[in-house]
Amino acid sequence: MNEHKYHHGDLKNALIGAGVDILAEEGLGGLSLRKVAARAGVSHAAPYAHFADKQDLIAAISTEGYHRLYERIEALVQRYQGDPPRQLIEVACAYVEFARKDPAHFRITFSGVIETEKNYPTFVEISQKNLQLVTQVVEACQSAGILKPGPADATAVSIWSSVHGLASLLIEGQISHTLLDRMSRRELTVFLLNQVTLVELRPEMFPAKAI
Amino acid sequence: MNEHKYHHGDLKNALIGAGVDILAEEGLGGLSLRKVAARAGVSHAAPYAHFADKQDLIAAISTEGYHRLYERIEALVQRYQGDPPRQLIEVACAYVEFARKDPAHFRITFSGVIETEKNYPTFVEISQKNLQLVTQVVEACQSAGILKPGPADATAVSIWSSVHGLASLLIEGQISHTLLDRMSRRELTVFLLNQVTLVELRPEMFPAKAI
DNA sequence: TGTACATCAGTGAACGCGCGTTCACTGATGTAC
DNA sequence: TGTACATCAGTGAACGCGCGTTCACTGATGTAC
Repeated sequence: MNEHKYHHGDLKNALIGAGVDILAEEGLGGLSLRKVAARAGVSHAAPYAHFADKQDLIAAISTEGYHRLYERIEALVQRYQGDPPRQLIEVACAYVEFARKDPAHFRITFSGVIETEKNYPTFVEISQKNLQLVTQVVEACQSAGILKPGPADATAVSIWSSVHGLASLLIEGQISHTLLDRMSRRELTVFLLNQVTLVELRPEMFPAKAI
Repeated sequence: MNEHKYHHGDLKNALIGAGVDILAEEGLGGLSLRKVAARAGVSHAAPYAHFADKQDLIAAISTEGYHRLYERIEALVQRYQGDPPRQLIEVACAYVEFARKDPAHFRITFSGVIETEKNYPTFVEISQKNLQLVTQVVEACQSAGILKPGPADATAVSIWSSVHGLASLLIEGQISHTLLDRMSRRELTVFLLNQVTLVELRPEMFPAKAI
């Protein structure tokens, strides 16, 4: 509706969205401030009214990635409240699916492009919230006896590492096709968790519509 | 000795080495054909006598990364022949250490910059050799009863994912300092494996000189 | 309700830069005779 | 052993490009009176 207005109204978020789109279409290499501005329908100097520099925009895009991930994961944790193994599996699958659907966004979110020099408090905040959520699921799994007892933070990092590694190797094309032809991503994810935990498999964990 | 010769003698490998050095010092963003040529002491057009284009050089650098990793891992597998849990732990620690020592080289090796379009047979070859080695260790661990029975290829991918994920999260600065202050990288790696497997910890797995 | 003015988001020209790649060339090497 | 010549690795000038960032500006908005 406000297509041709001089003042955009919500350019900051539009720029972040444009950045996400470009990442999806062209990958990390295609992400430039000028392209982001063009896609948001704005001159190439306009972003400087909202972001200090390119790194600032990238930080916002990364933070947005973490937010999207958090929302999906949080919903699943709610949905399977009281069923810790199911929570674990669904969260892991959502993580892998997020990476698959938008590999470049996933990569930039976890690329540590951030961290260096400047502080991005909103990024740190959402990353901590994510880890807290995983830790919460891990603790529930420990109580349910499907994860070895032990410090929850280190256990959460272990589980996170395993799933993060699988997601990464999948999107980087490092998993052999002979294996991928035999097992779906969901099956691989569950297999991994089954290796890591003492999860007992139940049929409802494998919906007819495999991912 | 052949510093100022017109013909370099082994420029191809010198360029790969220069690329590795630049990655170590400046990271992925600093890697350009012109800088690589300059560091090898050669004009910026010289690389084209040895590489078709930039991507070709990057593929060679990635392949070199995989080779270095393979050499270290292979030596450890030899050294701890007959002691599968130790093999597993040392290989995992070497993997994590490789990532820590040269994060940019590790990243580019597993970044899937390759794969797209062109075929790089030597890269595929070394990556398969690596996976075979891991699979071999995994099978030994299964026979020794410290890994659940199951298809060796999927199990190898699970273990690889776990360790790869830990290495990635560590170099991207995603692991909280409160955890890192409490546990060394080796302890974290062993903790992860202990979560994933049924490894029993033995004191010699923690050398005095912690990594 | 109408006008003056401060604020600020967005414009468009301009900057300097490093990049990948090409091209005609030249210097060194090794081989045939 | 000496010379002619083909081969090929490396040179340096040149190309066009997209980039991040700056700057003086302008158009729209909202507020004070």
